[in-house]
Amino acid sequence: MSAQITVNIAGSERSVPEQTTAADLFGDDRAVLVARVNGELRDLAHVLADGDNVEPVTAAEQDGLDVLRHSTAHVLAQAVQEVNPQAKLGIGPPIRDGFYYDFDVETPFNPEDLKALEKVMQRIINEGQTFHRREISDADALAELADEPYKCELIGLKGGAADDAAEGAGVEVGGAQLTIYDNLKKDGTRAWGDLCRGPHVPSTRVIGNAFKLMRSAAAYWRGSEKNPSLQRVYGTAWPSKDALKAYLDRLAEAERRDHRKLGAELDLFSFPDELGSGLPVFHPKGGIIKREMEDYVRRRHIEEGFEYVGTPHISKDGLFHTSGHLPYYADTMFPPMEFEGSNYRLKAMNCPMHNLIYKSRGRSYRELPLRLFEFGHVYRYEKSGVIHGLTRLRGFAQDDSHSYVTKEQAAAEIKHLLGFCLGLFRDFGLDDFYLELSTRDDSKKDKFIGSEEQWAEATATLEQVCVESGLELVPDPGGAAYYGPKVSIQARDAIGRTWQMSTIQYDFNQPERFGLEYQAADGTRQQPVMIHSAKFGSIERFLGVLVEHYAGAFPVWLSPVQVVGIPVAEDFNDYLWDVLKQMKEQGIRVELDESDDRFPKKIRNAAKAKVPFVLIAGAEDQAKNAVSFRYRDGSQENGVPIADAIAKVLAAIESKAQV
RNA sequence: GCCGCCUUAGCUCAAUUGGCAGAGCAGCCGCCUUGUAAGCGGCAGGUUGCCGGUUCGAUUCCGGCAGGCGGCUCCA
Repeated sequence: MSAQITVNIAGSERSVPEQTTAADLFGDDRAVLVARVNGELRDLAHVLADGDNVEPVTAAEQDGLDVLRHSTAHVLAQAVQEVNPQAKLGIGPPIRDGFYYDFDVETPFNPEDLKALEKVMQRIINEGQTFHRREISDADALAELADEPYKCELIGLKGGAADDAAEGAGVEVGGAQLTIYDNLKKDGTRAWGDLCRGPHVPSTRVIGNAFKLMRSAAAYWRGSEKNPSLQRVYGTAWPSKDALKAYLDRLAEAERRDHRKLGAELDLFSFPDELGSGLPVFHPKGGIIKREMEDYVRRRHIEEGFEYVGTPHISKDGLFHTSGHLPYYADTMFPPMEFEGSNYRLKAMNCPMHNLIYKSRGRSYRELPLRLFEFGHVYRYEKSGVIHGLTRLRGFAQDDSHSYVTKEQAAAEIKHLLGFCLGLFRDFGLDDFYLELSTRDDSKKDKFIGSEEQWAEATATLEQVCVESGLELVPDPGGAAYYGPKVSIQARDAIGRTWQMSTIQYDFNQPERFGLEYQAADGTRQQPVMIHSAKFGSIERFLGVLVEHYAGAFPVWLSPVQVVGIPVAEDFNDYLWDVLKQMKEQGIRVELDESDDRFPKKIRNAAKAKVPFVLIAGAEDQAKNAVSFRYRDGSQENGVPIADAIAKVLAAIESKAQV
């Protein structure tokens, strides 16, 4: 008697009784967490309608994984309120690799609290509580959630504003219809509930034991420092215990590569307290890497038509008023030093000074593109909490260039710069990129200077070049500098993390503010456009990225020590030194381990220092006028004739090879 | 800048309820040493980040500052 409806299941039509739910179709497969009905994610309990297109969704795809993590966040919130009924709920969305949930609690969570909460969560999960969707009117929701001030605030914002409210707020209050998800125990009683758009997994049981609370930290409510600070608990959840373990292993690998740790172990650089936060010193070994990078990058710039210039570290502040930086970036410049009736500022950017070089005499169209380049040391007053190793400093060197071009030349110059940057990264062993195009935010016009037309033209020029590059392009609305749009190159490292490297910016503002001009072929005076570009962004930062990318085991050309000689016994010191001396004469960086340590200890020391070539000599080698190599992976190459050994090392340096 | 946690020898870490601060590695000295990640012995190393408070007594408890870590906000 029951009427039938037709639904389309994962591409094939099927007739099913009315009131059939997605769970009826897929419920037997426990891997199915939710359903996608006509393109929208729905609970498995969702009742299907005639003509619906239904697909099963598992944690194998991102949508399913997000739902799993979102549901785990709910279990966390339930556990928190079970332990502390006074805790007020913020939001709890899935994020990359996990989830978080924000709480307003009297006392912040400590690591023991997290352990205890994990236990409560595991109990809830093992109980197999089920998630039930309940539609509710705004008024009823406000009454039911009277004790949850943050949820009430979200209800007030529901609709278009909610997504702007905070990352993830849309997860709580999505569309027009509010819903509450109740967690029901086996006996049908309500254990807990939360305002939530859903969908959720059918039962807490599917979370299993593949979750972990990672850390707690403060976060501003709705992402604004004007709002109260909530306590955020970060967690992670995966489809299986093995996947969780793989994730934790990845984190451990990232920690192992941490440039701050390796920088100290390999004696590359340090951050002396006496200097102040965010101000590094490079030790001799780090200095070698830094200089190799600089030498190479300087040479490449010159080959690409740039001219190397030099400018001072401080200037009277009028310059930065002319450039427009001071009104916009005074907060991130160090305070002025007053003397001789002027205020001097440490420079936070090099472009104004390059503009002065441009202006130092009349310029002809024949000189354009005019490309000025330097390693410009800039100082920025970064807030104390954001300083981070070599990646966020208060003083650093930019490999900064400014190309002065005619408007017509702009596109070609940007293309030239983009190709140049990508080539440089490849030379340093990074070859996986995408682009990000940062544009003006039209709703915040006071953050930007220049006319609509200028912005439109600049943005179109950049975008055209990006698209032509064929690289993946990610939009970043509102991310532009005040003076113009920019494209940045993001590089993926050896373990898949991305780092922002180069920026290329189209600037029509500063030429105007500085009154830059050139004389055109027809005798008229015209205004050039300037293209800012930093290839590595900052030398220090790029060095930090390389340390992590290579886990401290640099390619030979960048290695501080390229060959370390280890004699099998003291008697072979002279023989080995004779070989090393020949290498040294060819510019190879060599060391001889003449210490009193025994042979195996010397091997160990060289391995810990991650030296690419360990050169060994004993009686067998000497008898054959040869040497032996030991590589970083422990492999060996014995009895190599001396001339071959030298050629081998030279070839590895020349080809920028990793060994 | 905001929130939380942390700071003991050059490094990694100990120190029972507040009662004389200890180990490994590194360093220095000596002995030993012919084949691929730690040979043996000895010596030295500290105003427990800094300043103040409580106490008979503070590495330990409290406050301030500095630096670090994790987030938030920010990132020309």
